[in-house]
Amino acid sequence: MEPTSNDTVQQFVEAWGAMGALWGINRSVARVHALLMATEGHLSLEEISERLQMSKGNASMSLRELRTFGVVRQVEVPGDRRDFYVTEPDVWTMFFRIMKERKRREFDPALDAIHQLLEQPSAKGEVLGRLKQMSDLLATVESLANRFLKDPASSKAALSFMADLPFSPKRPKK
Amino acid sequence: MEPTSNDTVQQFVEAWGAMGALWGINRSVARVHALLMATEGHLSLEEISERLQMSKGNASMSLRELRTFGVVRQVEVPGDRRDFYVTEPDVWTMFFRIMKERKRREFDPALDAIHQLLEQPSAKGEVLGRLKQMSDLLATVESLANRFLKDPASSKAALSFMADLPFSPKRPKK
DNA sequence: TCGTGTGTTCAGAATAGTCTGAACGATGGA
DNA sequence: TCCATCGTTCAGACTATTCTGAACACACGA
Repeated sequence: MEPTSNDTVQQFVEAWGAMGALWGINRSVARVHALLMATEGHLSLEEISERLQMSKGNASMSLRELRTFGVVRQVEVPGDRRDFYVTEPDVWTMFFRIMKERKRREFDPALDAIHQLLEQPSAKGEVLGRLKQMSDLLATVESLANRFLKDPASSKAALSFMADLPFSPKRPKK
Repeated sequence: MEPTSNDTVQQFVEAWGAMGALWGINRSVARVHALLMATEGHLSLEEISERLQMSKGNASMSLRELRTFGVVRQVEVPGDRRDFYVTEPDVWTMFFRIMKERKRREFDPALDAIHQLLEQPSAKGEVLGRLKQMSDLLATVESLANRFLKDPASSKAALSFMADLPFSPKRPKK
């Protein structure tokens, strides 16, 4: 089978790179990820750095980030000193792993800060009401996140199911 | 009723400011929003600028952003030339409005770019499979977003319901 | 042991994002 | 009309983030 055209790969790399901001990962990291996704086999650090026109240093750091997310892993080739990289093949799994890591890094600390604040007894009146509401909201988001991020396979099914329900689950009131 | 202590307001402003990054809104915008949330009545541009130690220019731009999100509105006071501002009082409504605007600004264009790419017939093999999966994933996210962002009131109920379901909806396979 | 090929680190350069403050336009009172 | 007050804009200052490339560490074969 002939390979995917370089041009398409190129475009995909840039599109995914731009989209990275949405998921909260930076452009270089997203571009490396895209290149690996668009590649059948494995790639070496040097090859990645060349194809994406970025320094080896940057490529190395980006790969480390991707391994931390758990969406890229290293493969050994016997008799070759270089490290090679492949992407996790399941897109949903990738998606959940990235979300999980982001939640840990960003959401959880922010949630702590707000909670701590809510324990102080100084808020009054309407302001207190808003803080309570916000605490509820954050608790709900947190609970949903924990539930869905726990198990990608069944979450995927649940989400797809919800997305495909016929419109709409509720008539407007009255 | 005595007012919420200034110290708590201060802390809340900073906590919310830091949290802004999570929702994709910048620090100044989030700080202005926080101050309005922590304030019973309305505030003038000048007062906001003073209390938050930021330039009137920045405060003005931040308020414009918040009005675009639909989470802050202007109130007129008869006989006063100044504009005053209040926040939308319902936290969930705020949350959905911000998400909706962000989706429009960031997700939709990215989605378009990927879709356009998928129409090109050049992708092959495993790579094609991944692109298909990704398209599915994005379509699901899009569909869920449309559904939930459409109607804050019932979505709030639905999300709270899901969050409170007893653990866990599914036994691990086998 | 030395030389070569490899990956990593990090100081500083480059870039991107944010904020200020002066200039300006608009409004209304005198 | 003129003046005072208020909100907005945006060029440029400032700050934060990202990226490069040189230095280094390590492993292997000769």
